[in-house]
Amino acid sequence: MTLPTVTEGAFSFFAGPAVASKLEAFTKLSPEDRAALTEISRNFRYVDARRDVISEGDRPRFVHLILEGWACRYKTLPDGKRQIVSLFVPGDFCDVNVYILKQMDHSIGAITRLKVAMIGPDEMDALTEKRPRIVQAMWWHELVTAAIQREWTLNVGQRSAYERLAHLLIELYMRLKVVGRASDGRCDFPLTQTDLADATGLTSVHVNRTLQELRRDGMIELERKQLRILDLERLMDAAMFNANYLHLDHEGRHLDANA
Amino acid sequence: MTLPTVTEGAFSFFAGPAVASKLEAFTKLSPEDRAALTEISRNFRYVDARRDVISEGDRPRFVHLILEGWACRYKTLPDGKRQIVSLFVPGDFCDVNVYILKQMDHSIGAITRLKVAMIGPDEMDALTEKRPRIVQAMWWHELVTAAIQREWTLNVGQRSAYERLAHLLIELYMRLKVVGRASDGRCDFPLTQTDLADATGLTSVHVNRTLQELRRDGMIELERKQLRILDLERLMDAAMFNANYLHLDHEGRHLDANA
DNA sequence: CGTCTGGTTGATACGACTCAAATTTGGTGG
DNA sequence: CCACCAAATTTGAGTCGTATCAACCAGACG
Repeated sequence: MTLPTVTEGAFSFFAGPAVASKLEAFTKLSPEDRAALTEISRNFRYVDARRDVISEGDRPRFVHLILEGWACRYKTLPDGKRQIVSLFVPGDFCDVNVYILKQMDHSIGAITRLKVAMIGPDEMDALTEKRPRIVQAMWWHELVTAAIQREWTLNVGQRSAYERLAHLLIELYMRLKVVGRASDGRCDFPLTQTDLADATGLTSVHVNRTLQELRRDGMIELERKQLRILDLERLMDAAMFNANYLHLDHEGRHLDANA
Repeated sequence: MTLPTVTEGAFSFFAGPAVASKLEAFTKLSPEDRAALTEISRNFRYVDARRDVISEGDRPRFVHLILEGWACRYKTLPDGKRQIVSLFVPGDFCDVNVYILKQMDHSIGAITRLKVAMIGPDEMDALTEKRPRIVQAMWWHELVTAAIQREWTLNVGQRSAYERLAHLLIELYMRLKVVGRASDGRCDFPLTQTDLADATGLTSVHVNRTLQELRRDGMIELERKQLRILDLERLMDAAMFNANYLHLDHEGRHLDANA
C-alpha cells in the first residue's frame, strides 16, 4: 500500500491548518484557541494503511483527530458483508465524547497511512474549561457528522448507483475543500473501488461500471488516486446534491463554495 | 388517523416515566434529576399525526422531547423519493444542541398524534449547570442515536429486504422495552407499510410481501398496529441483529433484555 | 520475474421495482 | 347502524438494476 501523497500539490502538509480550518468553517478562533489545537495535536501516532485505529468491542479511551490521511468507520456482518458507514479526512474528529461508552460498536480503519492525534478525557475537560469556542465548534462538528450520517442513509436508501457515487464524490470534494485539500475540481482520492463499493452498498463490479459511465458522461476523471470533477454543477444536479447538510453557512466561513 | 392507544396494557400514560426510564438505561437519576425532567416536560405541545414538528429549512429553536407517540426524521429528494432516516419513540430527544445550527437539513414528522416537550436554550443551560447527571445521560443518548443512525446505514446498505425489516422490528421492540412500552414480544406498532418502506429503502409492495414471508415463517404477527414477535432468538439470527449498538450495558440498566 | 492488489470485462441470475387493479380496513357523517 | 370514502393492504404480471461468478489484465513490489 502506497503512502498517500500528502505533499501533493500546494496542499498543507502538517497538522494545525486542517483542524483549524475545519473548525473555522463554523466560527473564528482566537490565537489561543489555535495554540490549544496545536497543543492537543502533540500527542499523536501513526497507523498503517488498512490497519484499525480502534476495533469493534474495544473500550474507547480517546477522541481521535485525523491529522493526516483518510480513515473510515465500518461495520461487519456475520456473513462477511461490510459497510463503510462514514469517512474521515484530515481535520475530522472521531466521536467526541466516546469514552462515555463501554465499547465500540464499530471499527475505525485507516484507508491510507494515518497520523492521528489522541485526546484523552483530561484534555477534553481542560478544553471545556478554558476553550469554550473550540468546544462549541466541536459540537458543531458533531452535529455535521450526524447530518452526514443521515445523508448517507438517504444515499444508500434512495439513490441509484450513479447518483450515489456522484453524491459521495461531491461530498468528499466539498469536505476536502473546507480544509484546504481541494481546489479547481481536483483532490486526492485514495479510495479503491472496493472501498467505494463498501461505502455505497454496491458491488465493486458495479462501482467500476458506474464510474465508467460518469467518465463517459464527462462528469469526472478519476485515476491514480486523483479525482477531478469536470462539471460540478451538472454532477450536483445528477446526484441531487444539496449542500445544506454540511452546514457551512456560519460566521467563521471564510472559503466560498465555488469549484 | 387514530390516536396511539397510550393507555394500552399496563403501560404508563404520562410523560415522566418514559424519559426517566430511557435515561436510566444509562445511569441512575436522583429524585432531583427526575423533578428536573418533569419540570422540563411542562412546556409541551400536541402535533397531529402526519404533520411536521419542524421542517427542513426551519431554524431550530428547541430541543424536542417525545412524551407520547411516534415521530420520524425524514429527508425528501427533488424527484419525490423520501427516506425516513430515523424513528423516535416516547422518551427520545431530537437533537440535543440543534440550535447551534442555522437551519434544519431534514424534517421531523409525526407518525401518530404526538405530545412533545420543547426545551429552549435557557433551560438547557440551566440543566448543564445544575443537573450534570442528566446532561451526561443526554450525551449518552446522543451517542446511541448516532450509533443507531450508523446501524441504519448498514441496514439499508447491506441487508436483504427480509433481514432489513426483521432488524427494524427488533430494534424498535428493544427500544420500546427500555421505556416500558413493550413486553412479552408485544408492542404498539403504528407504522404503515409505506412508512416501513420509506425507512428501509424498499417499496411498499415489497414490504408487504416480505412481511408476509416473516409471518409465514412464524417470526411475527403484525396487525391493527400491534406487533408481536413470536421467536426473538430466531428473528435476531435472521436479521443478524447485534444489540451492542444500543449500548444498554450501563450501570443504571435495570431492565433486562429477555423477551 | 512471479506475486499481489486493484481494475476491467462478459455472461447470466435474481431480488426488488413498476404499474395496475382489487380488496380490506377504519373513520365519518347521515 | 349503515353507507360511503379514503387510506392501507394485498395480489398479479412483467421489467430492470444490480449482484454473481469467472476470467483476464495492468502496474507495483519484493
